[in-house]
Amino acid sequence: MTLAPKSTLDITPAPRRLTGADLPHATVELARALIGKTLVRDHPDGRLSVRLVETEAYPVGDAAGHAFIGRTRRNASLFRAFGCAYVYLGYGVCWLLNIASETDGVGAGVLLRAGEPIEGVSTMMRLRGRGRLTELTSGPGKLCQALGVDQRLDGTDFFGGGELWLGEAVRPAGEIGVSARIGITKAAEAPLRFYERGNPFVSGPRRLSP
DNA sequence: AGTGCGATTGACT
DNA sequence: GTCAATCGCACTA
Repeated sequence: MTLAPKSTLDITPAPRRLTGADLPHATVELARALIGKTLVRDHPDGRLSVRLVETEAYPVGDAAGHAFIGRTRRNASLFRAFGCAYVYLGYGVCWLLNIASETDGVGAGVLLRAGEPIEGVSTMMRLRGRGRLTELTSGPGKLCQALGVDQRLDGTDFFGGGELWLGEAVRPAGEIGVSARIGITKAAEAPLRFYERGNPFVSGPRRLSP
């Protein structure tokens, strides 16, 4: 006997896992290339995934980057191999997720700032304590809370077959906008924020992302 | 041991 | 639009 799928969510095909070879090994290019790709968290309560719509690059030598002061205990993951997750607590309030973007020993990363919910929406709503779709993952702290990402995932490998990984795009990226990064004071003018134009899940007031 | 400071968010005027 | 919450980390002494 064949079981009928309970809902469309049950027949959502799992995206192919990306490997390091699928992405550019350079910080700024990686930040741009990640727009449209799938970010997946295999959570104890089920698969949670989003389509990335906003990133920021923190390249080598960037005064705004956490790696700028040199390797410390907190930022060690940024100095690990391409694909290492760097998770830290921002403002003592929320977790923020990055991916190390250069070779082992070099400190740089891409901050994953926002996504468009794809799988596990009801679980994300519970983890966020919010029911509005556009409030689930439209900011770096919100994204981590919705995906259940915290410091336990710091140092894990996006390409190592773990519970936090990147998948191919479920839909190609649209037009990509570029702007200054949000919430920083040093190197504040550098155009290193990338987002999908017109996407309602991009963080902040809409005027920031024309 | 003490100090200052964020790659933010959500509540409130 | 404004603003407080909150805490680990880096730095100074």
